[in-house]
Amino acid sequence: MPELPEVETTRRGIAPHIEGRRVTGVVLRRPDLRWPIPREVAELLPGQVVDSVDRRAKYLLLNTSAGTALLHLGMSGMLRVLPADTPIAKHDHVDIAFDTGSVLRFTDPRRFGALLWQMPGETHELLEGIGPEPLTDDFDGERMYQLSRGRTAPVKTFLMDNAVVVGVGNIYASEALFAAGIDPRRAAGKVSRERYLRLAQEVKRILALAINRGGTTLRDFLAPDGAPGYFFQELFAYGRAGEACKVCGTPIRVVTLGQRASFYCPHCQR
DNA sequence: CCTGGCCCCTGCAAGC
DNA sequence: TGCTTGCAGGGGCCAG
Repeated sequence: MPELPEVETTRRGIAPHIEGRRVTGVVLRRPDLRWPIPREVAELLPGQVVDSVDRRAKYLLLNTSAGTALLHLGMSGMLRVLPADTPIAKHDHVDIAFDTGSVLRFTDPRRFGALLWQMPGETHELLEGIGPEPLTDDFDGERMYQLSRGRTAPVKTFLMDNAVVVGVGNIYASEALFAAGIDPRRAAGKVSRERYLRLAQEVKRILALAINRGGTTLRDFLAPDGAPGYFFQELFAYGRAGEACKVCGTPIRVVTLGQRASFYCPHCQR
């Protein structure tokens, strides 16, 4: 489900309800999601005030003085702030209750999501060594160009590599390459500096625009307030196989790259 | 080091 | 209608 814009939309949705609020209890309805849920979540989080809700890559970080809860939504995860007495539904795996009478409820049918813990001053090993945030100046086309030299993997796979830049998933990789006019199958090492400069610009523009639209709802993504993401209407490539390119009318094609469906216009992208 | 493939899991839609 | 198959927004891990 969620790429960076959807995770950021989720962050903005939950933050006003839980920042500055005290956790009164944690309910784990199963001991694991993708990984076992560390004991610190149940032992240290209750009683803490959530000082801030941050995002790093596709992780949400609930910061407290005792440590940070890391939440990842995987493919199908969803977070909502609900009244504490809201009935439990299937796949409602975790509740974090607050002194406001609300609970932050984590729902995730496929359980590719995660709930982890990071002690104060530490960086979780999964966050070590990952690339820059795409919407900061640490990410630019020059970086992509330098890292890509000699690489034979498709440029789309390269763009989705978390060591290169974080947060760009399957939808926005296709969209950014469309906007930059680059064929997703092209070897990363054979894309020019000039084209990487353009690609980085488009990544930034598209992610910012998608956040502005509340993300992309393909089937089930809803923001914590229940709103769908409206960027779906602005997709040029993703999910449009066989449909006419919105720019030139050529049918959009789909090809599998890195075990992921990749959509492109054979006329606009070279 | 880099690359491609596999796997985790459930739900849904399409095809027979 | 019901069964089977394939696919889905992520990403860690492994062998080559």
